[in-house]
Amino acid sequence: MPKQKDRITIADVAEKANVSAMTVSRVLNNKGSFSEETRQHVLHVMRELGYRPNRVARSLATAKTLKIGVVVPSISSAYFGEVLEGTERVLWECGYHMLLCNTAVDSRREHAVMDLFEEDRVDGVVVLSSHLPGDELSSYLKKQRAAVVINCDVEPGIAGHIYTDELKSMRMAVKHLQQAGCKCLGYIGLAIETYAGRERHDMFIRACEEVGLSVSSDNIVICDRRMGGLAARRLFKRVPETDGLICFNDEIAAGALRVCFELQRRVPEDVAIVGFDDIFLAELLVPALTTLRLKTTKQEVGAIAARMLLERIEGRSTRDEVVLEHELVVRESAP
Amino acid sequence: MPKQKDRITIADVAEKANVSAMTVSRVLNNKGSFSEETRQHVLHVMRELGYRPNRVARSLATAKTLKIGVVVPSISSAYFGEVLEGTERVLWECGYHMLLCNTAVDSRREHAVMDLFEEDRVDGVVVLSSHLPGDELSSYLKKQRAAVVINCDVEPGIAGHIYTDELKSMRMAVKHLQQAGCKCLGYIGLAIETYAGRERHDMFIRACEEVGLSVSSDNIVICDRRMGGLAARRLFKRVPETDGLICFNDEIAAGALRVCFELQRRVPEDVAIVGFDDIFLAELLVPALTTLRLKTTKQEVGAIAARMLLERIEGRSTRDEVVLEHELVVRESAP
DNA sequence: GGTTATTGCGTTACCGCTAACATTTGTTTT
DNA sequence: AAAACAAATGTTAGCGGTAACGCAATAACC
Repeated sequence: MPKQKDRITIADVAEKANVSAMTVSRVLNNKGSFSEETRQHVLHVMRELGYRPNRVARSLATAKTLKIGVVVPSISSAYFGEVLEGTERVLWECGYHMLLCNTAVDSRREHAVMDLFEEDRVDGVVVLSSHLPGDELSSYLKKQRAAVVINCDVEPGIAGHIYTDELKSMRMAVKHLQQAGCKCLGYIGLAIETYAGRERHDMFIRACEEVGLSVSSDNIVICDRRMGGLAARRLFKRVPETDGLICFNDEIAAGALRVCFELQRRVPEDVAIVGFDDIFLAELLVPALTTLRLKTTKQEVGAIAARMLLERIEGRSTRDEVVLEHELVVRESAP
Repeated sequence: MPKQKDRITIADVAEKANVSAMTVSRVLNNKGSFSEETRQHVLHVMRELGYRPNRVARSLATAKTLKIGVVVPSISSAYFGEVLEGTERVLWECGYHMLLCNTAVDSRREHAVMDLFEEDRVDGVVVLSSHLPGDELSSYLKKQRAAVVINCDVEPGIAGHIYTDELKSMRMAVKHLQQAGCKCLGYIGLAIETYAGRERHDMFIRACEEVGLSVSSDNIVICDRRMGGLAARRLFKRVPETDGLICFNDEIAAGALRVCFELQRRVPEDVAIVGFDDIFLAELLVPALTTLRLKTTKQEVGAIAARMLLERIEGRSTRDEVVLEHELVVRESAP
């Protein structure tokens, strides 16, 4: 076990500068009072010795870590990746660091993460699309100084809450397909353990019923995040007359698009396809993908979450929830 | 400023259990000796009080944080996202947490991150595709207990080093296109401040020369990561006879593919296109993208980096470098 | 000119935990 | 039965900072 490189401490600086450690601390944090002369001198000695304050020690003394725990089901998803960038940027700008945990869609791991964030004494947590039931997640969040969730089920009043109005979004998609002449819709979804997973599933059914399109469980396939193509195949086999397809996200839609090409079902003539998220590649596909895009950019969603969290940490929280809206981006796959 | 929730400390547990704090610590860490009876009792009291050890304090006492700093140019890139998942998984399994910083391709920010990781006293760092010059990056890495870099320029002996043999990869791409009958190749690259950016750029020229294809700066366009389409347009305008295209990565290639569709240049008949990385969506494009894929999966690359780092932290480092190889995945865009 | 602020520092104690050593008790050795 | 040892626990002293308070020296006030 290698010994830690001998680090310069505040005491070393203090000694060399002929002042007390406290004075060095004051200069360092620009807090309290000291003469300009002392300041210059201390700063000079600090540079000379290459001093770097120890944030671990500082955290212990101040009971603040300036660290935020972030939980995400999968970093490599195009959607989460962008949201995370927004979150990280704001946290960084405000002096916070991001402790990131990927749960890999494993709720055991999500449990463990939440426990560990407690031990890490993070100043707050951001949870994206949790797979935990609302009550379990809530009991973890309660233990945190501050929390914000994006598209999660939580009890009210515990955390800042950012979520989408899935009924509204799904209505747009369904109506659009119906107006395009589709008679038989299908839905390819992800696991329904998440808020969006369940909502989109349920709202698809509801929106279809509202406009008089009959759907049964035959019209719905649930798949893993990269198995959109396979799911589409299954759906077409089961319900060959499917002429409109709504996919939980654009990755799945891309898989479906490809399968249509392979099965020689023309898009949009034979099958119209709508995705969710408008990931970067959506408009590059051929045919370009019609999709539901958040009016707020994905990066901005992450940024909003971060700002909400920081407000809560500092006790000047204003909003308790933000409802996001989708807009339909009509492209070639469902004109 | 909200006071921290009053937390149970080891002293609270000790008092209630009628033992010393040290005994609690021993049970907690399963270290040193204590009777089974004591163990049960202490564990029971811990659960009763809902005790969570304070890792900040522990880190200060042990000079180990069990945190790893990870620096990446952009989280939302399909490539980095996957690598990060692999890294995070291994770190997690070994009890480490990941402090993630997105530099957003900004080298000032990269400087700042490296400084902050020092203050955070992370146990090691992983750097992906740094934009810093080799000597600057090296001087940061020297200050760390352990470091691993993926596709970065660094002085030898400072960090574990994972990189790709870009000449070999580029030769495969160029030869493949030549054999497919291409006479005039183009290259669309990213900023050349990174190892891969520079290498792919230089090796494209070199590989073309080797096989007797003439290239000049006219055949090369540098663009931002999401501007592949625009770059392709520029290239076709400048060199209309371009019939083969190599793109720095698959996102750029997707943009080029789309532009070919819009310009009614058939792929692969008029223009053959090769990308890099084999991102998930590559095979879903129409035409499916021919691309250079690492023989090691992206997740595994991240995992290897993590393992290398942990070995170095524990002083049992075996390998100092790992050279990755690409293989050509021939699909429809360049058969 | 004496009293009260203000400025510029230093001292002390503590954040919560663990390393290292000390102590007690029981067990084995010879 | 004394010596040697191991097992189980306690004590002390930090880790590297900062909060809170204390105390001179100077400035401000009436």
